[in-house]
Amino acid sequence: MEGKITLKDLAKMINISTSTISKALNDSPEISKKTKDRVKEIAALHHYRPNRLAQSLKNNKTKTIGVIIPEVLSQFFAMAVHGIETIANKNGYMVIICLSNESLRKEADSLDMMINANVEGVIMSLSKETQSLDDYSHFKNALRYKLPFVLFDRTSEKIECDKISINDELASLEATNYLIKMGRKKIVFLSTISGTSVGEKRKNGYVKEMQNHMFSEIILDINNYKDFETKLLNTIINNKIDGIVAADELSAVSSIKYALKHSFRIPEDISVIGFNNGRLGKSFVPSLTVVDQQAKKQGERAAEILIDRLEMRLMGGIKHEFLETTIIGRDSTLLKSRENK
Amino acid sequence: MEGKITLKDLAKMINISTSTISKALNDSPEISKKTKDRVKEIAALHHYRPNRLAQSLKNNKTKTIGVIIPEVLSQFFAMAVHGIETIANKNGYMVIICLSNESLRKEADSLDMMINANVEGVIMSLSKETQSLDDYSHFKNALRYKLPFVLFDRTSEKIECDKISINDELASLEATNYLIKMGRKKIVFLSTISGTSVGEKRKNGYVKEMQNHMFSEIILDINNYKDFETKLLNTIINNKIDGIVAADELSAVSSIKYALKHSFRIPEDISVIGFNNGRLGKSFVPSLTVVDQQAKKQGERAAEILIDRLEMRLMGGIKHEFLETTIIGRDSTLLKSRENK
DNA sequence: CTGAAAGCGCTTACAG
DNA sequence: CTGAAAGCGCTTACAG
Repeated sequence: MEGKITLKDLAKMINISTSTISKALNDSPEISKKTKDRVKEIAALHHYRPNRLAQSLKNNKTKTIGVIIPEVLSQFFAMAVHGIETIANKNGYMVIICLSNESLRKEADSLDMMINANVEGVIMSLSKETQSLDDYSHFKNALRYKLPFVLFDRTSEKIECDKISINDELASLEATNYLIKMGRKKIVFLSTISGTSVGEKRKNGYVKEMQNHMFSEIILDINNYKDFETKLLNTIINNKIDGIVAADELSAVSSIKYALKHSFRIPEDISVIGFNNGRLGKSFVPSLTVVDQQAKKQGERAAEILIDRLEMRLMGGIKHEFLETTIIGRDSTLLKSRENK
Repeated sequence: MEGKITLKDLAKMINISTSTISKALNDSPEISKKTKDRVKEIAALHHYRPNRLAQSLKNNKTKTIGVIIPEVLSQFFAMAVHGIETIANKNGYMVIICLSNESLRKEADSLDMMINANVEGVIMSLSKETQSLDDYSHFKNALRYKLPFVLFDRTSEKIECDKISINDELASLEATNYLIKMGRKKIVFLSTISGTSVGEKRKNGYVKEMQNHMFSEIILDINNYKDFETKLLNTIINNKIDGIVAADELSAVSSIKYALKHSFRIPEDISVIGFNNGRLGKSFVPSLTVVDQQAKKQGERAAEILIDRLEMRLMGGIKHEFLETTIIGRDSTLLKSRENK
C-alpha cells in the first residue's frame, strides 16, 4: 500500500492548514461553505480517504468489532456470522473474525489479539473446551478493560455481560414433546456437543419431558464421528428406539443416514428431530424436522445489542435476551395428517 | 475499553525513558540485559500490551488481512475461510471478513472499507454480479495503491494479481467423463452459478466432453431455487436424463432430492455428480459423488501466497496456481464394482 | 473564519 | 547504554 494521500498533502496543494482541512472534511460549523467546497473538491479529486488508523488512535474508536466462534463449518455459526456481518456493516463497523476451533487456548489467544487490536467490543460463542473446563480466567483482561461483550448461543452465567440465546431447555423439552405427541416412547437424546452449555441444557429439557411422561431416559453422547454408526446402531437396537432428539443439525442428519443404512424407516420406524434450521436439514431426504433457533437472528441481535452499547443507546444493567423458537415440521417426523390415519 | 497501560505509564513507574522501554521490550541490542529484565518484569506485572494502532501507524504495518467472499453459508466458502484463518493466525495476522452477498456494490464498498482500514492485503472471491457485469472498476483504487491481492476460486484475468483455483474446465470435463464411463448419455449440466467464471468454465468443460462423445448438450440454468423442482423435472422428462453434472454442492443435492421425490432412483435411473467435498454431500443419502476442489486448501494457499508477498518471501511476477482435483466416488453414481455386474 | 500547537501511543535516528 | 526529539496521520481546544 503506497502513495496514499494525506491531509498534509492536501494542505500543501491548496495552501490551507491541515486543521482547516480536517475540519472542512468533517463539516465543522467553524468553516465557511466556500472553503468546505474547495477542500472537498480537491479531496475528491485526489481520492483522499482519511487514515483510519490515525483517526482511531486520536478518537479512541476503531469502528471494529471482534467475533470469536468455535467454528465456521457448522451452518449454525455461519448463519450467525451472516447476521452479525449484516448489522455491523449497516452501522459502519468492520468485523474481525477468529475461530477458536473449540479450544480454550485458541479462544484466549484470539481474545488477546482482539484486545490488542483495539476492537470496540466482542461477540462470542464459547468453545467446547472452555465450557467443559468451566475456565473463564482468560476473560479477566477483557473485563478489566470493561470491554463490551455479547455472548450468544453458548453462554455462561459466570461472565457478566449481555447475552442472547434461545431457551435451550424449553426448546428441547418441546422437541421431545413433539415426538411424544406422535406416540413415540423410546426416545434417545443424541448429542455430539455434550459439555457445552447448550448441549447440557438440551439434555435437561429432554430428561424433564421424559420424566413428565414416565418414560425412561436414554442418552447417547458421541465425541467422535468415527463411533457414530456403531454407537447409534447399538442404542437403537438395544433400546428399540422409535424417536431421536439430536442436539444439532449434522448429528440429526447423520443419525438418519445410518438408520436408513440399516433399514430402519424414517419416520415410520424412527422419528428424528434436530436443532437449527439450516441447509443441511432442509435439503435432506427425508427433510429434517427442526427446532428453529434463529441462527441469523441471534447474530443480528448480538450485533445490535453490542452496537447499542457502544453508541450508548443501551445503558444500564446487562441482560440475557431469549429468542423464541418454533418447530418446523418436516418429513423426518410423522406428520399430523398421518397421525389421524 | 479503558485504563489500558501505556509505555508512558511504565516509564513513570520505573523512571526510565519511554524510548528505552520501547527498545527493551523489543529486545534491541542497544539495551543492557539488566534494564531489559527490569522493564519486562514491570511490563508483565501490569499486563502491558502495546497499542497496535500506534504501532501500525508508526510501522505502516497492520498485520491484518481482508477477506471478501460472496457468502459464508455455502460450505465451500466456509471451508475456504477456515483455511485462510488457520494460516493467517499461524503467522500472526488478523482476518477482517466482509460478505459481498453476490453484489458488486457491496463488494466495492467492502474493498473501500478495507483500504481505509489499512489491511496489508486482500483475499477475495468475486461476486456473481461483478463477474456477470464484467466490471472491475472498483479495483482501481486498490491497484493504484499496489495493495497485494489474491483471488481464489472465482478469479478474473482482468485483474492483475496472484490467483489460486482449480482447473474448473478440466475438472468438469472429468466429472462428465466419469458419468459417461458409467454408460450415461443423456447428461444435463445443472448450474445455479451461471455468470460466474467458475460456472462458465465448468459449463465449457461439460460441453467439450459431451462433444467429444457426440452427445448432445443439455444445459439447465437455474437462477432461483423456487423454480428448481419444476425446471429440473421438465428437463429430466423431456430429455430422458440419466446423468446430472451439477456446478455446486447444494444444487447437486437438491437435484437428488427432487428426482427422488418424483420417483427416479439415484443412482440407478440418474447418476449425479457435484462440486465441493463438503458436509452436505457427504451426509446426504445417497451420499454425493463430488469433485473435491480442496476448498480449505484453496483458502490456505491463498493466505500463504498473500503472506509470502507481504513478507517479501515471494517476489517477481504474479502467478495463477492451480490445485489438483480428484473425484470422490460415492453412492449418487454407479459404483465401478456395480458396473461389472 | 483560519491556523498553530498539542497530543493519541508508539518507534527510531541521533546525540551524549 | 540511555534519553530527547521528531514523526506516523489525524483531531480539537485554543488563540487570533
